[in-house]
Parts: sequence; C-alpha cells; structure tokens
Amino acid sequence: MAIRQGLDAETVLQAAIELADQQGIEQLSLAALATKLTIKTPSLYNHIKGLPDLRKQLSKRGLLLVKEAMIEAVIGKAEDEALLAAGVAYVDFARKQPGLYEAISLLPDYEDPELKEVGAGVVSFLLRILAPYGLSEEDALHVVRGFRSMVHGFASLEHRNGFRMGLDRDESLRRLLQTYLRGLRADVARGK
Amino acid sequence: MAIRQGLDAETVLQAAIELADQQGIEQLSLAALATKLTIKTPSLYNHIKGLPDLRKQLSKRGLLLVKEAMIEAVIGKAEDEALLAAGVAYVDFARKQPGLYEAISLLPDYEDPELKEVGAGVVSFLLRILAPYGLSEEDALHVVRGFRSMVHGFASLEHRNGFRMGLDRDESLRRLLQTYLRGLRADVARGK
DNA sequence: TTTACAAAACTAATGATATTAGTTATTATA
DNA sequence: TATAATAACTAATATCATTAGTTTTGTAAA
Repeated sequence: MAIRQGLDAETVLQAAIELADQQGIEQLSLAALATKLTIKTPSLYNHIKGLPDLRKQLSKRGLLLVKEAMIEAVIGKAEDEALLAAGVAYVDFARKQPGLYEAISLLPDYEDPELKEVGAGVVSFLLRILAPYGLSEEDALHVVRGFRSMVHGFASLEHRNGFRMGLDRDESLRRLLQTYLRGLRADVARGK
Repeated sequence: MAIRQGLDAETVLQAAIELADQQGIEQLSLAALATKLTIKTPSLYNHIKGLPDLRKQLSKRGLLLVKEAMIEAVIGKAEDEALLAAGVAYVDFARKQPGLYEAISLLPDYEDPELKEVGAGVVSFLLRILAPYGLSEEDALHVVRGFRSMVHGFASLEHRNGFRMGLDRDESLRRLLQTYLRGLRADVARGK
C-alpha cells in the first residue's frame, strides 16, 4: 500500500505554484493538488498546515521572486533607467507567473510577520534605487508608494483583461512610468 | 409555512453588498446571505442564478457606482483639477465600499458583455476629462490606462494594508497623481 | 367570488470541498 | 535488529453550492 515518494514541503509548494500559474489561484484546491501529486488529500497535511497556510507560502514566495526579478533587472542601471527597468520587471513577473502574482495581490493582509518582512525587503530595495535622487526620507516613501501603486495596478488590470483596446501594453507601461519620472524630475528640481 | 416576504433581486443584491462590505467578498457565501435574509439557501435561486452570477452583479454595480462617484467629484472642475478629484473619488469609493471594490478588482474577466459595457463607460468618462489636453486618441488611451493603473493600484494596496509606514496616505495619493500630471504637462509641452 | 397559474418559499438529495482523528506501513536511526 | 519518526492511508464530519421536486402564497382571470 502506498509507495512512499520523497515528498517534502518544497515539492508541494512547487506543485501548488504550477497549479496556480496554470489555472489561477482560485482553482488551487487541496483536492487538485493532491491529485497532481498522486496522493490523497489528507496526506498533504504532513507537509502543509492547511489551505490558508499554503496560500500564505505562495504569497511569500511570490514577493521574494518578484523582488529578485527587479534586482536582476536593475544591474548596471541607475535612476530613471533603473526605476523603469524595475517596473517592467515587476509587470513581466506578473505575466510569467500569474498564479504567484495573484497570490501576492490577493493576500488578505500584510499583517503576518513573515510577509511583513518580505514586503519590507521590497520597499528597502526601492528606497536604495531612489537614493541618488536626494529625496528626504518622507518624500522617498511617498514615491515608493506611488511606484508600487503604478506597477501593481497595471499588472492587476492587465491580468484581468482590463485593457481591451488594441493598444500596445508595453508602450502603455513605459509611458506611465516615464511620465511619472518626468514629473518626479520636475518635483526634484523645485526642491520639493 | 414560510411567510413570503417581498424579496426581489435588488433586495438580495443589496444584502450581498452589505455582507461583502462588512466581511469581505471572500466571505460572501450563499449560506450567509440566506441567513441574513432569513430564508433557506436554495430559495436564493428564485432571485439569482448562482454565486458566480451574484458576484458578477456586484462587479457591475461597483463599476457603475464608482463611475458615478467620479462624475459627481468632477463637477465644476477641469483638467488637472478634475483628474485629481476623480482619482481621489475612486480611492474614496474603495474605502467606503470595500466589498464592492473587491468585486470590481477580483472579477475574473472583463469578457462578459455587460461588464464590458460598464467598463467602457468608465473609459469614455476619463477620455472626456482628457479632451482639453488635446492629445491624439492613442495618446489619450495610454493616459487612461495609466490613470486607471495608478488609482486601482493605490486602492488595492491600501485595502490589503500594503502601506504600513506611518505616513499620510491621502498625501501619498495626491503626490502620485500630481507628479504624474506634472509629467503629463511636460509631455504635452513637448508635443508628444 | 372562485379558480387557475405563476412565483416564492420549502425539503431532500448530491457532489465537492477542507479538515480532523486514528491507523498502517515505511524509512531512518539507535 | 529494534525502535522511533513520519508519510501515507481510511473513515468520518462539517460546510458549501447546486438541482429536483413539492408546497404554499399571491395575483389575475373567469
């Protein structure tokens, strides 16, 4: 009965990510996950605490990976060029890993300590890119909020087919970020 | 048996909106809705087609109401002032009707004809506000995408407690929109 | 006023889900 | 080799949404 496979928490998480990316996070059920892993549903509880816990793990992994993608994208770049690249990398991540991205954007609350920490990592990454602009800490934090709003909003709308006109989406994203950055330059010049 | 109350589709929808606003759209179940209306779950099917249909109705109503809120907010305003007011109204709507707002942002797809139509209404409203800028149609559509991304992203992150620093959120939103609008002015001046 | 019909509620049943409890078998370790 | 940890299992429960079929109510026609 029941040949034991070398199943561990990471393998389960990977399978969950695949399912989420393929079918959407709403369709990620323990039943489907167990089937994919050729075990029975209750056996999953040897590796995860339950469905909410699994979704939290997806969120955390997603945040880590999207941050890595942005870090990778800004290598050798600075200022406007770096911010633009980071924004594009964020949206590209959402396109390539839609399930993980949904997990990030649907997580019910950032209150969980683990998620808080990963989220703070993203913020501090963005703050470092902003350093050369010489903004005050407060100003920089407002800009970080703005940046996150733009890229998250764009990725989210795109993911839900919210952009229906036959208009190049990459171009829309580029313009959004560039227009914002042009405004930011003007703000900085005014010493604001 | 079963005193018949004057229950109709609109009453059911209103009750669903209340539940969603209070407990989040994830918690909106037919069981909870039936309890709130003091009927049995299957009786709901006299007024709705099912849970997916109900959620679609919430999305549609949300889109209609958020558009109305923006229209109301721009009365007597034009150009930058109008766009700023519309953006603030959008975010305020999300704050006051979080469940309806979730319904908008979680709707699985804009492919449904009814939702398409309402969504198109929002877009054409924004295009009318943009008219005085004298942009080409294509340019204006890019700006609409940018605007929607900004306000949706901001509202979404705020809703999930994504902004954790003790920093004024209204100020963050105002700066985001104003910085973008400043950049847009620069773009327009360049004839771009 | 009575009758007939449409609609709104109901009960009962089904199938999917997550979760818990308790059991068995396998693997690793002492 | 014996033991302990653990990964799988079966069985059971509770919660859902949904469908089918039934009863009752309200309204409109006769």
